[in-house]
This record gives sequence, C-alpha cells and structure tokens, in this order.
Amino acid sequence: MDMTIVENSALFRGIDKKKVPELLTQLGAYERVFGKGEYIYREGGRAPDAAIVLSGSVSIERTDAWGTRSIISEIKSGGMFAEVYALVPDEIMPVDAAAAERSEILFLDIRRVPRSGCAELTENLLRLTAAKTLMLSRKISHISHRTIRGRTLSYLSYMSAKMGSSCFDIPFSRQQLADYLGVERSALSAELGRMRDEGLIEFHRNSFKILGSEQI
Amino acid sequence: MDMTIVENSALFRGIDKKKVPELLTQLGAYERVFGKGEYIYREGGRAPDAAIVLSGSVSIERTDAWGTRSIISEIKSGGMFAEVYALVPDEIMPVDAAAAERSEILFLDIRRVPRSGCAELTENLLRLTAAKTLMLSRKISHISHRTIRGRTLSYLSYMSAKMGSSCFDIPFSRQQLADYLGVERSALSAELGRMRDEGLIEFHRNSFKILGSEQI
DNA sequence: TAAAGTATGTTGTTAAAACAACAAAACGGA
DNA sequence: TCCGTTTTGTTGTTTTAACAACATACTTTA
Repeated sequence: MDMTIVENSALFRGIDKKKVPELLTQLGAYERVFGKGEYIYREGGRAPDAAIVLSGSVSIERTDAWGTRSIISEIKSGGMFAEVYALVPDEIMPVDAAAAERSEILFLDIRRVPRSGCAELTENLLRLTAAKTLMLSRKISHISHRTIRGRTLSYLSYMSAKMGSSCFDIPFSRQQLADYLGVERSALSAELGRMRDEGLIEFHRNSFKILGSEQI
Repeated sequence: MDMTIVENSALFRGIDKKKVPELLTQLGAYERVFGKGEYIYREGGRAPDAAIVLSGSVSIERTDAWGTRSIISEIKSGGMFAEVYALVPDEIMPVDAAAAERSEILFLDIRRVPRSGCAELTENLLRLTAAKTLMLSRKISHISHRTIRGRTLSYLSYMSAKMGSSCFDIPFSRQQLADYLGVERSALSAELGRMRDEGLIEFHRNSFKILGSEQI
C-alpha cells in the first residue's frame, strides 16, 4: 500500500506519519482492488465504510428514471468518497461508485474516528464535512435564483468577495460554469454578453471584472 | 439557564446529563440575551462560536444585491445555528442571524468538541454535520433538473423510496414545495395537474400516489 | 505557421416557466 | 352551519431559457 497517498489524503493530512498505521488498524482498514467498470458501491445500497482511492480513479455516476446515465464526479488518487453516507446510519446511496480504471481502494470504518483517540483525525473529518456543507449551501444559494442573470451575478459576486477584488479569474470554463449553475452554455454566453452591453461586467474568457458604482 | 433545552438539543442528546455542565465549561460556553431585532451574527462577518437557542427564536436572513430581504430559516428553542461556519476557519457568514424576539443564546466553541474527551458529543456533531450535507445534496439533486416536471418527479420518487410505498404524504404545502423546488406555486400546481392527466400520479392535497407500470 | 480541434460568442426559433388574475375547494372559528 | 380566510387549481399572457446552428477566437501540435 502506498502510504504517502494515505498520509497526504485530506483525512490524514497533518497527522504524525508514525501514528498512521496504528490508526488504520483502529479504523478496521482493508484494501481491495477493483477492475475497470466494477462497482464499488451501488445506488440503492448502503455504504458502510468511507473509501480512499489509493491508485486509479473512481467515477460517481447516476442513472435517472429515463435510463440516462450521467457522471457526477471523478475521484482521483488520494480522494475520498462515501464518507458522509457512512457517517449517517441507514442512509441509502443515491449514486453508483464505479472504478473508472483498475483501482486500489482503502476502506475505513469512519464512524470509529471519534473513538480513535486522535483528535487531529477527528478535527480533519469534522472540518472536511463542514466544508462540504458550506460548498453545497453556497451552490444552492447560486442556483436558487431563477434567472441566468441572477445565478451568474450571485456566483460572480461571491467570487469577487472571496478574491477581495472586483477583478478576478474563475476556475471554470464556460461549459463548466454553465453546468455548475445548471444552465445552458450558449444561453450563459448570451447573458454574459448582455451584462457586458449593459455595463454590469467586463470579461475575457476566465477573467472577470465587476463594474460597481465606481468603475475605473 | 434551562438545562433541559441543552440536554435535549441535537448536539447533547443521549449524553449523560451529569456530564453536560462540565462539557459546557470545556467548550467555553457563555450565555447572552438579545433583544428583538438585534443581530447575533452579521453577513460578511465571522461566526467564531456555534449558537444554541435557549429561549425565543432566531431568524436567518439575507439581503440580496438589490436590497430585497428574505428569511431563509427560523431557528426555534433548542435549535442550533452557525456551527458549520464556526468549524471552518476563516469562513465568512453569507447571512444575518437576528433575534426574532427576545432570545437567550448559548455560545459554544464548537472546535473544542473533538478534544472534549466525550466521544458521544463528537459523534453527535459529526452525524449532524454529515446529515446536513446529505440533506443539501438531495436538494441539489432535485433542483438540478431543469423542468418543473423533472424536479417534481425527482422529489416524489425520493419521497416514495423513503416511505417505502407508492402512496405517501409529503410534509409540505404547495407553496412550501414550490419554494423548496425553486419554482412558481401556480406553475407547480399546473404541472401536477398535467401529470395526473397523463396518468403519472394521483394526488389530493398532501397525499400522493405514484403510478408505475402496475397501477392498481 | 498552417491546420485541426476546442472553446466561446451570436442569433433566431421553440419550449417552458413566471406572472397575473381569478375560480374552486378546504379549513377554522363564531 | 355560515362566513371569512387560506390553500389549491386553472387559464391566458409575457418573459425567459433551452435548443439548434453557425461564426469567431483561441490552442495545440504536426
């Protein structure tokens, strides 16, 4: 097992490397290899353990009621998934987790973390989970706006506040931003164009500038 | 201080009542009274402590870029707020928290929980935060559908699966469901009517029935 | 640097939701 | 049970986004 992947994972980061093997034992850790396309967790089933990707990558997917399959996210080496489902008893997975290629997965009984005696580990898990909650509330605050303009301004205002400047770059391509905001890419481009025409914003590709009362 | 409120709060539930006062001390707990309309936390500021409502009620509100003020949620006696913001360092509040009436608030340095030595307390906090994450992802999975029909079917399918029956009651009025799904109430009613005409569902007020392949 | 591929912008058409206004049904006291 | 209130349903109009098709700009690499 590649211990550096575990040691540098978000869950174990900052923890004394000498303690890690003992912690893994306490958490009932075990490793399994999955072939390409093999399911790690299935929609409708339970996820009793958190999973860390040691090598390869995992695709989180969903099949909707009409049979359309869509990829929700891609977990790469070092990434963790299913931890929130494992933390809440009786919670059913709403998605599939499948190996996108041959992958080594480390499973952990994450509910044992608070009794592991390692406060740093607990703090990491708590902070990770809380940060995920904040990420999701933020997304909801953006997509709760009904118009493309509303959603876009909500996102751009947040980015501007986060960067502490009216000029900033966004980490999304147009297509990614459209997906994130839940709108059509071309409609987003069109709306951005209109907002520029009306003097609300300036932009070029990923660089944006919000023009407030005091445009330079 | 009304200890029964604290003992029955989601954070302290199931914990030996005799341990609670000592835990409160360890968490640096202190109480403050807020008059009606007084701000407990302000948008743009930090929330260093989690807050439990001992009496009265707290309104979580937001003012958008156009000055419109809207109430996001109402925290009643026994409820907790700001805990996820307190858990993530340097995170800025995107909302205001204001006393809706005269209220007694208990503040806790929630980041000390993992070092409190009380594993049950840590488990409660972790489970609460994880459950919140799941609630938000679920909402996102509903409102990510672009049409009212898509959102509605996503929600009704989830409720049906959760209740384990094609017949179930929902905990929302039409207006509340419309708000939750981010759509217009009248448009939601119209869409529900169309879905009934097409034989997809039956409903009366809060009672719904999903008609699959095998309708009785 | 020329060509191919990818990302972004633009426009017209179609589909859907918001909005508004009202009708009907359910509910809650007097 | 009657009346006032609230909730839900219905319909027509307006607004907005999705969609499709294409133009332009940027990137990559042969």
